[in-house]
Amino acid sequence: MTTKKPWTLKSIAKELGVSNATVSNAFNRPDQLSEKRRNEILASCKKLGYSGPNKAAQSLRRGKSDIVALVLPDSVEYMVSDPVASKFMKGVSSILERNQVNLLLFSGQADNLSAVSDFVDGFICYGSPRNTSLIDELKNSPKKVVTVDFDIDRNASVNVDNEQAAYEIAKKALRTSDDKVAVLGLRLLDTKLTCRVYDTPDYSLQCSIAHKRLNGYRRAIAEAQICLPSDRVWNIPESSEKFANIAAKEALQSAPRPNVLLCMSDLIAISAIQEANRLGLKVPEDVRIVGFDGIDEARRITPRLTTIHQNSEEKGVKAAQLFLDSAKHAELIPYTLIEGNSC
Amino acid sequence: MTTKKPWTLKSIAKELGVSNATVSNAFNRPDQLSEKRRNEILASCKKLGYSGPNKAAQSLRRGKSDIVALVLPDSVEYMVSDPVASKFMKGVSSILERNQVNLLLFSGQADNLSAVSDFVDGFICYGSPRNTSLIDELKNSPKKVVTVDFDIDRNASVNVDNEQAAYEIAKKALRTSDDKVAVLGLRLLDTKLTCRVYDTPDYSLQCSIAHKRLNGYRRAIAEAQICLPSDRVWNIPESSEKFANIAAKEALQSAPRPNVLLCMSDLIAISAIQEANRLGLKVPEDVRIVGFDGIDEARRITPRLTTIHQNSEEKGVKAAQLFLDSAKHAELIPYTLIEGNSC
DNA sequence: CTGTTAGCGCATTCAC
DNA sequence: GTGAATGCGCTAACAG
Repeated sequence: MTTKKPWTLKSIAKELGVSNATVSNAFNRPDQLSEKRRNEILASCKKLGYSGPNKAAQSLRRGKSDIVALVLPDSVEYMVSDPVASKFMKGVSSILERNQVNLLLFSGQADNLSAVSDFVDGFICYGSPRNTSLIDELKNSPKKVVTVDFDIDRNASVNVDNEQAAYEIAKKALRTSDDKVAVLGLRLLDTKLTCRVYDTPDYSLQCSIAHKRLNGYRRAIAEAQICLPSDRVWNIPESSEKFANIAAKEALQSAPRPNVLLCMSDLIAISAIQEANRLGLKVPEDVRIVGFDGIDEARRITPRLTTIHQNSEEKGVKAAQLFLDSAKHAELIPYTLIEGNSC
Repeated sequence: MTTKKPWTLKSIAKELGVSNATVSNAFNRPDQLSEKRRNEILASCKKLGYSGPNKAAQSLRRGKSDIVALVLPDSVEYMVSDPVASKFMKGVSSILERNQVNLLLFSGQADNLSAVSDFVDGFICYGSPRNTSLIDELKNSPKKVVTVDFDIDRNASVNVDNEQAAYEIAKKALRTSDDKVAVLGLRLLDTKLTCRVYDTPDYSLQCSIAHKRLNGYRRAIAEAQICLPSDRVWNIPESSEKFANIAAKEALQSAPRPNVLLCMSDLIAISAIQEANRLGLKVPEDVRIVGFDGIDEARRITPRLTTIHQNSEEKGVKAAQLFLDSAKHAELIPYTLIEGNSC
């Protein structure tokens, strides 16, 4: 093997004794030269180990990189192991890969988009980023933007009707006006703590999906003529056993003990079921528990979880399609009520 | 809002009435100008909406982008929802994010690396990519490369002793020489089919982790003076319920019925437990089942799975550190035997 | 501290 | 088909 400093368009053109414009055309514009000539050049390049024009330079010149940034609501570290976000990424990447577009994961906690914005063709933003100043950057970005689970003026978006879905699952869980209800909420407050929400208003999150779900629950609860005291709503900072266990235990040990637990994620609901078992409570006899999301594990657990399947993968597919189509409209994705036997 | 065509270093310098070198220095080399001057310039830039030098141009010039490509063994679509790969990505991204380095996901099925290689500072390659020609590209790449779960000459790598781990878990599962063993293997063959392996040699995969695990199983089986007939090893093409159910059912319905199932992933083992239950078999009384990987769900299921925890997150952390340190050596990560009650 | 210059590797235009 | 020229936006080196 010879030690080769990488070929450039110019150096390879000289080596082949042709114009650099011709090499460029051979790779980029087949119609600008004869089939035969093109194949000769391409073959020679391959033989010499020149794999085509430098993509970074190409992107600088053309203003297009075939890379899209997926802006996650939280750190990549956290999001990548969240089953719901994973399904979303699965959907996104299935479409992108098919179109030879690459995916860059970007943290919603980053200071600003500038670290990557010059490298990518645009952004798919999955949920409102924790660092809200990113939202303004997205609003002002000259690049393509698709938002998911929230909206930015005049941009393409994909949403699910969280309020209505929450209403339906709550409706399913509630039976009589004697039911004692507790809500295990996900990210109702902007804190890393597991705690009760009370009436704490958190205006910055008012339109978050968590609050939409809470509104849905409240509507069903009101219709059932049940009262939801303000000390019966918990905030869980992230969808994981660790935090959910604490809230579930607190809720199940409070008096009067709730017999209905409305959980804002399946992972929370699964933790709650386990906590109930540890406390000697039977699900659904002693306490009915419903989830939200419809992750795979919800089908595998005993009892099977009653939940809302929100089809995250389809959301990802749609978001990627809107992106590639440079669409500007909003899409609504349907959800499904999954009847398990946890309620 | 005024419609602004994006500022460039040059245009902003002219606007501010200073040299473009000064603007560049203000952003990149604080020592080249007074604190005061620097702050003035930075403030003016911010006010005018110039967020700093274009990163794409910067990277072209400097040959550094602060982006690293994570080359996955299979399609991004598949890998992103695999719990083991997810943990690995979690580890990688935790380190990268801390160092302001961004992560690009790249498919092991892609034709070549050239779509991204000019954009990134190097590659972390998680497992041997399905398209093996990528391995040659990695070998010849002038960029940094860290491999995980396999090796490339003279490059940094992170590995787990799969053979020994498999030996230990098998040892745990086997009791007497009367035990009837079956192996539910993951990707022992290069096919998309669930089928028995028999003696089919697949030389290209001979050194894959699946075969290392199989060797470990075999060693324990031999030591226990048990025979493993060639029709008792199954190939499962990917770690999912869908394929695992088929193999588990086939294995559990074969005669003589196995009373020990050695599964090469936890997802396979979990599927096997469920299949056993469906067939009216008790775990571990009628059939002992062990997994591999140590995913979270393995702790949540009933019975708790006995498995090898291979600490994928730590693998990711190490891989990212080796990458950032431009290391050239190989690391071995320890594993842990998790005692559940499925065996 | 400033201004200038020469590339980084390429695509595009234009005359030939 | 060619070759030269221009610029994408920036950095680094150097003289002032």
